[in-house]
Amino acid sequence: MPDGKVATINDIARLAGVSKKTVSRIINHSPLVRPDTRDKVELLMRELGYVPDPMARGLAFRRSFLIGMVYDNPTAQFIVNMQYGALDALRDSGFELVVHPCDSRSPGYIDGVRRFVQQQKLHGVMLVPRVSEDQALADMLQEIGCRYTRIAAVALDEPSRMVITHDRDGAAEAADYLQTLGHRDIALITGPASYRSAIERTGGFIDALSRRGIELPKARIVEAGYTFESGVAAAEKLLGGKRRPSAIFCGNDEMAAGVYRVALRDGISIPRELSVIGYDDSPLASRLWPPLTSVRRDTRDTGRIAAAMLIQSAEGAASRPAASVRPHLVIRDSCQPPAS
Amino acid sequence: MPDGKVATINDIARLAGVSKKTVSRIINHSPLVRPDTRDKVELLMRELGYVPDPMARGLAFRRSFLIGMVYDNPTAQFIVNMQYGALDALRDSGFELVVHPCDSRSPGYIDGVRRFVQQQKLHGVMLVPRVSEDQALADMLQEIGCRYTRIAAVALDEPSRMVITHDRDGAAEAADYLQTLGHRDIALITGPASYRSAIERTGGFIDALSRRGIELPKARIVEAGYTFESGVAAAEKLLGGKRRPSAIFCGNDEMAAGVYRVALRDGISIPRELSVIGYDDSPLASRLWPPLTSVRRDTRDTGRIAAAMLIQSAEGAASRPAASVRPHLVIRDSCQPPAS
DNA sequence: CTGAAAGCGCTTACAG
DNA sequence: CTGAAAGCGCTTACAG
Repeated sequence: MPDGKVATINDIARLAGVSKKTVSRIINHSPLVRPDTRDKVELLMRELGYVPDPMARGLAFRRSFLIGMVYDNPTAQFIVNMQYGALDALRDSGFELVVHPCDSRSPGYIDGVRRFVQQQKLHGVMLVPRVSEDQALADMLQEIGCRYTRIAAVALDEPSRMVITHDRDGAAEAADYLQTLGHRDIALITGPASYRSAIERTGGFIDALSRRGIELPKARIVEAGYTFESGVAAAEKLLGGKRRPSAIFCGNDEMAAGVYRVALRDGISIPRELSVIGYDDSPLASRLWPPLTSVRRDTRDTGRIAAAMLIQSAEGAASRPAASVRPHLVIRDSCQPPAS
Repeated sequence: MPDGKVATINDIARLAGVSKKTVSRIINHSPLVRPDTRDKVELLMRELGYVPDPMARGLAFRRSFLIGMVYDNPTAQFIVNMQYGALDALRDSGFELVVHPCDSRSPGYIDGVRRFVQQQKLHGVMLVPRVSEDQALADMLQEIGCRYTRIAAVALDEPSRMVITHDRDGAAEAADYLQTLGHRDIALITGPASYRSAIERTGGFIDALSRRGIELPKARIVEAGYTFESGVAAAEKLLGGKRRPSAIFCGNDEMAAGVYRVALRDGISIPRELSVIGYDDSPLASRLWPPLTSVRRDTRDTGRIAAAMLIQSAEGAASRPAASVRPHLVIRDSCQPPAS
């Protein structure tokens, strides 16, 4: 284009000698265009560096080219990885990622998401734990006709909308590993029972131990808040008694760091006197000493899949099966067989 | 509005008995509206829950209501805090935040940002360290007429575009503190000299010590990469010799965690035998044991200011002085007077 | 397979 | 202080 001006659909149509409707068909990948017409126009678009204006398209479509990511308050690393993953899927798609953190305990938060979605006419939203677990949120989105994907430990919705992280399996792998090492007196620090991830990790861990003949007594299970501080408090409870467990599985790495803190302070050697496993495989896991064995979840991949589902053509999307991301145990140096 | 339909400017104009141009003037806060007309229309807008369509406005304005955040690869917590801050400023403004991580070492990254800005017709972009330090990026934005703000340790651009974090002062405060505690043999682990923040922190630390009569020998200064691993390597160099420094100041917390790792492994007690200070006051600082004394920077506030500058009315904006965010030392338990 | 007309919901430029 | 006309850059609905 001459001077700083950027090409529009009218320029392309005029220079190609076709109507703008034909150019529009090509932009939207309509099959109703003769191949040679398509080639001619596409060549011209490349030459002029033409890219359709998302606002003009959005206005006509009554829907923007924005994907929203809605989340409450997971760890920073989790959010960032999820964002990277979503951006992996959106790259060169013409879609952009708009972030929307919120406080799911505040009463007006669902209305806040509704305004966000409606005012921006979002193309779709990714629901990240734990807002992904809120059925009222999903119902609202359904009601206003906004497409969404939910990332959660189990299927909470139609398969085509789910990315399932199978936390149960990750926790079970941790249980199997501890049992294999020979641990029998094992403890568990769980996340809040209001989190589905906590329920699944807890259930998966307990069931897997049970399958291997180990029953976890109630006293060996402490509910905490997924935070470092709550991990410290839980560890004090578990390690303060006269008979200490030989291993602790924590619902996330933050709480495992709390266990480390107490162990270090009280002179309990990890892993010699106490084995510890976390969940998330966050950067923290390798900053701790000894490096923490932890269940890794591929958050970036999870985000990529959730975003990709949103921008895929709608055809057959409704019947698509749920997507899955599998956790797996990353073994480092925080576990060993119990002292005999 | 009847059924699910949402009100438009035409509905408001018709129901208020004015032209849509008058409604438009009210939306855009034009003073050229009679107060009673304004009141009448604004009441109606509230009643109908009318919000102007950002895509329609954007199309007419030839500029979207999106603010871009461009960053390379700082820590997750830094990115997330910056995002929270930006969203603080954008809340209820009608603007949304679009994130754009990139790799400043890849050759095409400036073109990538250009496409991002031009295709979305961004209203403005926030440049976060270290891409904020790249003059070629800023030049490109200037050339295409995109407004931007740069967050950096020192003024790199016109004041109206700068949020200055004064890293020099934060490092100086760390130096003063160590000197006051009585340390004389002090070491420094710096970030990469290609980062302005590293240069400023290093310079600020050295100069402040010098002002207090302590000269840092070359051997006590080790350049590292702002990463945990590089911090480990630097600490090994500094702590491996036969005369150890009594205190180490690290250019960020990640590297300080590396020092902790080496100290723990080699049986060097912090703070009894070695005092350590970090920079960032990240969550890691309080996860470490003993809790790390660190220079705090209010990243959320920084992000808030940088975003606010972008959406402020353009009037007088060009002559606005640079914004400043001040670091300060947060004292925890990782320092004490040197063993005599 | 292709196109002319109307419209998406706003603003600009002009007139009064 | 207010408004009618034209336009931003696309798509939809209809016609052929």
